[in-house]
Amino acid sequence: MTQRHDLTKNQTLVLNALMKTEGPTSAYSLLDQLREHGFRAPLQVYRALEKLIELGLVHRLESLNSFVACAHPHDHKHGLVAFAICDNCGQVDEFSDATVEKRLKGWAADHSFKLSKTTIEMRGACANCLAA
Amino acid sequence: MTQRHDLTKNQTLVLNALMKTEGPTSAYSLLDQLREHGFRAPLQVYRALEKLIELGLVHRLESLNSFVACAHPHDHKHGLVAFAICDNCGQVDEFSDATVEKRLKGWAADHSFKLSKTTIEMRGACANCLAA
DNA sequence: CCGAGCGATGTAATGTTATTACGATGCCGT
DNA sequence: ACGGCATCGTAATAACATTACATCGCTCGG
Repeated sequence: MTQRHDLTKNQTLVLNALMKTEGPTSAYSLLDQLREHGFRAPLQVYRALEKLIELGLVHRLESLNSFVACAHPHDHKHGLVAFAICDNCGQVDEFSDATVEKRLKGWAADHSFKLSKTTIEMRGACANCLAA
Repeated sequence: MTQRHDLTKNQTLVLNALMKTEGPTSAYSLLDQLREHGFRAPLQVYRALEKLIELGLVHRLESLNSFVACAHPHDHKHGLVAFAICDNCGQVDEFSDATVEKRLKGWAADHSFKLSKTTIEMRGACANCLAA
């Protein structure tokens, strides 16, 4: 169960399901997995996800409409996060790049754009899949 | 009508609707706008969008599930494109950054990741909205 | 103790976005 | 004329997300 202080029962269930799956998971897939734990409606999943994302424990992959557990949940720092998503096997690689972050923040500053959230997602084929 | 050679009637209608709107537009909103021109089903819109995106005339905004006409349709070069999206007024600013592109391509090369598409979207508040 | 306030929860209904399946049409080269 | 191929039309359905409203349980001031 790996209960975490601060997290409610539903949040814990969703987070554990995400960590178990090791890959992008849709809200409805989470719902199905959690039916045996009493989940009945999409909203239960979405509410938990919302909090988890707020806490930085989960990321949303916009280009897939799905979710992954954060790979570095203990870094409170990771300002900007980028993802490399394999279209073949679904594997997701999460990483940060200070230069990219600086450039994008620079653009925002130059244009008086007040940045609230940044999404960077690369789609393609991972090394493993290319080898095969 | 601004007919473009190569484009079919439906593609032209969708592209013109997108250019007229000057802002992100959802597929279903396009469908509604085009009903008077004979559109009946979502697929007509999605099919046209698919081609237009392929041709680089339209971009999809993943974080909004919507679409915009490309700001630089004549540059055949724009390898990587980034967007700044104002959450308040919906304005979208499209730009490119060679450094960011180089860094992301570098990461991909280092990890033997074969890149097919990259999404960069910044959400926040634009200068105009901040001033008001 | 009691009740107001508040966050988390449960449930249903609905709204929005995207795809699958199948058939018909139009155009082009032989 | 005919085959091949891209486009198009239509219906149905799947997948993703939100709104609305009622309830529960806890804490804090009175």
